Amino acid sequence: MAHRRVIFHIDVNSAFLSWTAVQLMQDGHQDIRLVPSVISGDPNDRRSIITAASIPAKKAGIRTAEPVSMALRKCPGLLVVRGDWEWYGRCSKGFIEICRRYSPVLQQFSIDECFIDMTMRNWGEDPVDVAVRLKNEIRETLGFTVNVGIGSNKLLAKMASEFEKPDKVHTLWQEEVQEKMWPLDVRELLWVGKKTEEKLRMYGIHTIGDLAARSVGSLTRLVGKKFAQQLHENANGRDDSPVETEVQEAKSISAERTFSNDIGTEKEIDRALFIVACIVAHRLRRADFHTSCVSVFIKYRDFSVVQKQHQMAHPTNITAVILNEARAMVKDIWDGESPIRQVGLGVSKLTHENAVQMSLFEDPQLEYYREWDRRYDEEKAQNEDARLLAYERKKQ
DNA sequence: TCTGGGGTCCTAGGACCC
DNA sequence: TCTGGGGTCCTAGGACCC
Repeated sequence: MAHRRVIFHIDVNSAFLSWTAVQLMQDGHQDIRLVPSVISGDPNDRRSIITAASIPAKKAGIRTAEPVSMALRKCPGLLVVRGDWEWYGRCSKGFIEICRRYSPVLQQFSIDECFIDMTMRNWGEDPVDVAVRLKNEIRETLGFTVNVGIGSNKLLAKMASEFEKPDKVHTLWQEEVQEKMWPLDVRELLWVGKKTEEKLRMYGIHTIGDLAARSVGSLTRLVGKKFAQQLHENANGRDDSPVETEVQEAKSISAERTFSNDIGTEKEIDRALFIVACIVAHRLRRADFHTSCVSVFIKYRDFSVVQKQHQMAHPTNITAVILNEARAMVKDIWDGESPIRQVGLGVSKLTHENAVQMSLFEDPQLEYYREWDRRYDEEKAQNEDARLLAYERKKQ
C-alpha cells in the first residue's frame, strides 16, 4: 500500500506588511496591521504600486498591484510605507528556519512561502495539531502570523493555505476536493491567470469543478496539450511533484527601469541601459557566472513589449561587453522616436566556466573593462558592508 | 494622479543538418 | 516535375508566479 503523503504549505499573511509592522513596532510604532496601510516601493514615485495591503486597507477596496495614487484616492488617510528588503530577507530566513525544524524536506517557494513534506513523520497525533503548533511558534517567536495548508500533495496544500486568513490551519485532502475545491471559482486554481480564465469562461467553465469535468482533449484546443493535462490533473486534486529540497541555481538574471515619465531620446535610453547593465553584470559576477546570451526589452506606453536576444560566441561577465550587445539590439527594435515606459536587460545561458583561455586573441581593451568592473564591485561591496553595519547598530 | 520588479516555463516558426 | 521526415538550435512572444 502506497502510504499517503502529508504536505504542509506555510504562507506568511500579507508578508511585507506584517514584516514591516514587526519592524516598526520594535521602534515603538503602532501596529500598522490594524489600520489601513500598504507597502510600496518608493512612495514618492508616482508610478509605484502596492506590494502588500493590511486587512483594513483591503476592506477599503485596495488591492495588491494597484498604483499607490489610485489607492490614495480610494482611501485618503492610507498609510504608505516603503518596503525594506534587507529586513524581509531576515524575516524570511527566520520563519524558514522554524519550518525546517518540523521537517528537513523543505522547499522554499518564494520569499514568504515554503512546502514541507511531513510524510515521514511518525504520526502519533493529528497533522492539524502539529500545524497549529508550528504556526503558533512562528507567531510567538517572530511576531507575525502564517497560514498552514495541509494536503495530500503540494497543490492541495497550497490551495488550502489560501482559505480563510490570517493565522489559520486548513486541510485539503484528496477526499475533500469535491466539497472544498470544486465549488471555487476557476481563477482560484493555481496557474489559472487572467488570460486562461477568459478562455475557460468562454467555454462555460466557471468553477474548478467545471474544469475537472472536462476531458483533456477538449481543454487541449483551448490551452495546448501540456497545460491542458496539467489543468485537468490539478482540477481533480492530483499533483505528484516532489518537494524539491535542492536550491536551484539561477537560470537568468535581469533588471529593468521604469521611467517616471515616458522617454524618447537616445541619450536617456542609453543612460538607463547603462544602469541596468551595471546591475545585471555585477550580480552575474557576484554569483560567479558568465553569460552567453544577452536580451533587452522595451515596454511602450501601451504596455506592449518588444524584445531581442543574442547569443555570443564566448561567455562573458564584463559589463561593457554586455552593454554593447544591449545597445546594438535596442537600435534594432526601437524606432528611435516612440516614447518608452520601461527598458530591461537580461542575461541567460549562465555557466561557471572560465573564459580566460581565449585571451590570446583578446581585445586589449577588455583588460581595461575588467579593471573597471573590479572597482565597481569593490565599491558596491563597501556600500553593502556600511549598510549592514548601520543595520546592526540600529538593532542594539 | 494608471499599472514595479524579478523570475520560470512553454510554444511556434524558421534555419539547418542528415 | 516535384518535393520526406526527424531532430536540434535559435529567436520572439506570451503565460504564469510572488
